[in-house]
Amino acid sequence: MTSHKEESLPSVSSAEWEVIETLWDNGPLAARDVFAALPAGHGWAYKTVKTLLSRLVAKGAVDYQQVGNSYLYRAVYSRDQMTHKEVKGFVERVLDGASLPILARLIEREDLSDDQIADLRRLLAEKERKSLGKEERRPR
Amino acid sequence: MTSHKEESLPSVSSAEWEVIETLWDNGPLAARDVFAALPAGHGWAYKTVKTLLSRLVAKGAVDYQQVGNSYLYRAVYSRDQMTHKEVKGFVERVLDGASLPILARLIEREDLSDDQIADLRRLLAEKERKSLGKEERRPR
DNA sequence: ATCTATAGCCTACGGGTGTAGGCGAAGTCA
DNA sequence: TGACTTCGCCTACACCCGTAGGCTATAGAT
Repeated sequence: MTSHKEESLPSVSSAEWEVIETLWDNGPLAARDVFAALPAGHGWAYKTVKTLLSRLVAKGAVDYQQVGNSYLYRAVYSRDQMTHKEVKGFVERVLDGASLPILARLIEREDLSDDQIADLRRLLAEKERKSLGKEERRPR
Repeated sequence: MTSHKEESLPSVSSAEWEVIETLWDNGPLAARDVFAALPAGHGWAYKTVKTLLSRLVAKGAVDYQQVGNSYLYRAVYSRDQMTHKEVKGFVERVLDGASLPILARLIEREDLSDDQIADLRRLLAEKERKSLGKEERRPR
């Protein structure tokens, strides 16, 4: 239950997102270690990663703590917070508020354990109970 | 049931998306009518809309038919196709690490009609049927 | 005390995007 | 048959983004 009311989380580009993911996955890291931790294969130069880190800092998505002559970079917001912001924006921008398509796609495509499936079904059942009777129609 | 196998649909920016939406919603339109049909309040100049239409044409997302001295613009791909592509890209870009929390949050917080809820439950039920017995654990 | 590898800082450059303006051709009204 | 209006085409410009390189200070190695 992360609190509601996160309004202006910084918005990060997609390369930046890859970088900040390494921080979410590995905790605070020096630039060099971020570089090392990135999934090999994207082919970025170290300098590129540095630039991305700096931009993330400039945007307030990442901060750092000086350790010796270098920085330990750390994600300011949780993955959950940032992801939710992105999802919300996406749902509004592309899906016109209709979250059904993305939900359906996620359900179809994700590996979900039986437990997880059960949890989601429980959530849906509860929601249905609470909402019986409201109709919502979007054109075409 | 949109067919699978749409690979390289053009990718449109978010302003462009708003424009092409008016074409999906209203069928082929002249630039002027696109402008008029846009939800009032975004504050674009007519020229801006023209630019966006031209860019959409350049990208192959929109084409036109000349009628008199002006064009009737028309979306080349269906909303469904384009939306699908966007959802796919988004899910890959942002949600690859942590889709479960997002699923849960979306289900809890979004408005879903009863029909939609039923659809999702159906999807989950089917998935559960297919996956019974496999255990899949993803880290954190 | 020097030298060198590395850190962070600042700069770059080409393409995309938001947001238009200018211009010449063509249709419309008087 | 002019005077406007409107079209589409081309251009602009600042900012973001992907993708780095150069410069300078400093931490370690010798």
